[in-house]
Amino acid sequence: MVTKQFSGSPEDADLRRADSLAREIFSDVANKWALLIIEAVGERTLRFSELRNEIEGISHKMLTQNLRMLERNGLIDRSVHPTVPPRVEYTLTEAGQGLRGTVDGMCDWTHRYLGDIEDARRRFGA
Amino acid sequence: MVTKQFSGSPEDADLRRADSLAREIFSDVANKWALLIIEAVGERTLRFSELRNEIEGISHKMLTQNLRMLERNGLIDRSVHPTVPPRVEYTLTEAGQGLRGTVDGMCDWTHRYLGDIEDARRRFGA
DNA sequence: CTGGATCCAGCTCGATACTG
DNA sequence: CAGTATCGAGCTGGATCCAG
Repeated sequence: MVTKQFSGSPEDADLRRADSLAREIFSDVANKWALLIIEAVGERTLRFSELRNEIEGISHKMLTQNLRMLERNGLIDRSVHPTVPPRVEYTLTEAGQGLRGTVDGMCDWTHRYLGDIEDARRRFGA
Repeated sequence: MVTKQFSGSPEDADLRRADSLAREIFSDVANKWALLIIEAVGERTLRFSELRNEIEGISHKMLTQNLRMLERNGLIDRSVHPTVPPRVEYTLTEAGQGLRGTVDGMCDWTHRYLGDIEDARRRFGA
């Protein structure tokens, strides 16, 4: 994924910076809840409570936490309607849509190899 | 990603089973170290110690733990050469190669949107 | 309705030591 | 070299309460 060796030369400084940023983003994004949120939003516009219902097993805390993280990284847009009660809607940004493509790929993969994986587990158990 | 509502009918029983298995696999695989391992192996054949060097920051424990998990799910093959000292080699299975495609996609995505993400973070900070 | 903050039980992970 | 086991500090995440 990344270059691992740098010289000490000054022109490598920004390479190192970009590299560590890439790692950081990868670590943020490569986690179950973040990916499930991306997948759940898809091309829709969803409210906080809708997301909560959509994503089985996610807690209030994990949802807000990951939404903040995704917003901070510019993967989702958050729009607040100053009504009462408040209405907050989430959509994917262009970057978010880009990631969604690969998450969809992961979901497809999961279902395509479900049988193989079941078999592998049986063999492993033995 | 998954169906969320089932009737109580018996023919839904295996749907529920497949569904919960899919979730479980997704949770196993959608984590930083597992994905970095898949990416690191690629189409090569690597030894334990090579993987350890290849993947920056992974501990001995996390590597073995994730390798076992990936082996159990049939994503990697583990071949032991009964020499002394022992030589153990890891390669991706077909299922593993399939997943690697999507992981590559994630890495590409990371680099493509690096700039956007940096900008988003600056805006978010303000 | 959304979401921030706090508490704390339980799990994660790194370090270390030990085996074949 | 590869792998297992153990221990403990520290983080995670669920529950709960409060606020706008």
